[in-house]
Amino acid sequence: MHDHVDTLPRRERERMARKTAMLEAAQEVFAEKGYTRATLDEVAARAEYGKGTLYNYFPGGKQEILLAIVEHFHDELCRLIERTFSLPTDRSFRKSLESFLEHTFAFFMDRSELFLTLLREAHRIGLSDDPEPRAFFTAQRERALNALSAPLERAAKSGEIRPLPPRLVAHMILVNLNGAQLRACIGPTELGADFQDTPRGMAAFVSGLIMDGLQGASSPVRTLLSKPDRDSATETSSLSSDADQLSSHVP
Amino acid sequence: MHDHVDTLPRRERERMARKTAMLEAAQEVFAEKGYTRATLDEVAARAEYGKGTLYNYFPGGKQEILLAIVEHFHDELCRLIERTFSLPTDRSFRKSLESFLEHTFAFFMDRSELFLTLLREAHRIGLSDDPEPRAFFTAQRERALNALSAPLERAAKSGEIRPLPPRLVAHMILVNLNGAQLRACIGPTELGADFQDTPRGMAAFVSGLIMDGLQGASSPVRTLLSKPDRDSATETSSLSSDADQLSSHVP
DNA sequence: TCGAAAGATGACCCGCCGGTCACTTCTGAA
DNA sequence: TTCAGAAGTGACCGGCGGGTCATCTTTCGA
Repeated sequence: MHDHVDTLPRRERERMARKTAMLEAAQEVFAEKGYTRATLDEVAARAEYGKGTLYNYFPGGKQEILLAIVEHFHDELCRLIERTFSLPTDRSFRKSLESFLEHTFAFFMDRSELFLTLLREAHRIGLSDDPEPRAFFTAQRERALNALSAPLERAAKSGEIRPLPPRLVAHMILVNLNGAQLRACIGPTELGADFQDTPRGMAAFVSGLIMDGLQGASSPVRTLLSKPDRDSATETSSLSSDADQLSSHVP
Repeated sequence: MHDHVDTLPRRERERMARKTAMLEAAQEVFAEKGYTRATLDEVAARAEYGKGTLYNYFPGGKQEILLAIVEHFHDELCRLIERTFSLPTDRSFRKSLESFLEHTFAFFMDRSELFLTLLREAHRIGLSDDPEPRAFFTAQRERALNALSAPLERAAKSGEIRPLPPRLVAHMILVNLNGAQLRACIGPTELGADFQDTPRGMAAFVSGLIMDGLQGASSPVRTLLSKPDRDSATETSSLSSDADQLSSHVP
């Protein structure tokens, strides 16, 4: 699915580059206008191509463009999961989870407009009757679910968490993640300054909730900015290198 | 907002009855076709009125009809919250929560098609730029949030749960609720027979997750169908009386 | 009995944008 | 230099369903 680019017949490479440019343009427009209100004319204009040209690259039209972006986002999500959890397994599951949440928050938050658009469309299309695009969304969800299930099973086996159905738990974790992101995007109005408007704070809160629940027998509420936490800090810098993921491979 | 019907000038009563009939027709059509694919012609036909007549009762057109349905659903949700949590407070918060989840699951599950439609539109409109309908959705969320916050604060005060920001916690609870419902509507394919396809099982799982987290220090995984649980059973029958809420007041 | 207001109706209008395709321009191998 | 086919283009089309309104019907008080 994501062959790394170099060492391809030049024609192909240029083709990829153009697709990438179009996708970036589309991301911008979708982020600004949302999916339905974004017009292909504007996407084409922003990418500096004619509308017709889009159809050379995305015969499926507007929807195919959307799906390509969605797939790309899930690529990132899966990479994030794998990187965070597959590292030297000496780190506790709890720590890994918190680190994962933090990076994911950070990643999505500075693309929050696009995130909201994709979330909208994930519901619109992912729950529609049209079987093909719906299947696509299901498959993407599936990927993320699988990626998360693996470390969950390991953690269950090692006794770090209770032995619950891993895919189900994975689903609930993603749900909590989305819920918190959503809240960060639209919620802040309601409630004064809550501590979790920083990725760090959010990750602490959500991972605490997921691991300990409301009753929270084991660990006390984590005071924000407890020890600088070398572990997660290292992690941050090593991951944040691939900021502009879409174009990163185009010199 | 919801004056109880009787004792109104007859004209008004008839007007209400017609509105109700139209809303019921709309619910059916929306559930079958989804919002966008449902046409006002069909709604009108099903309600046995002409399309123009709809506009006498809902000048805001299609969207106003949708919003009315959404408001109605939130009425139900809030009633459910209040009933479940405001009862003799001797019941533990945990028990109340579980009972609430169970009833809510049951309520939404046998309207699952409509539920999915509303969820879709809640995202489409609730996250759109159009300020008015968006504000409406926010206000509805707000109502539910407030209703849930009250018992949360009480529980925190009594030490049953950790003292976390109640509105934030309320938000996360609703998110978990929705996530589980969503899973029940679309998820069952992925995973064989999971225990939580019954409201009881779902409620047990989700409330366990919310209260104890993954680590689950205090209470063990609840085995399904542990003691018949007179408490929650009673609750069920007392609540399930108002099944067809929309038309219940029309003789 | 009558007529004015309230209620009901459905044919018609209309704006919009995704998708098409006939045509032009570009590229590079022979 | 030539030319075949790849790439690019944007004017135009189509259809769809939400919303309107001129007209008809019903209701009801006087």
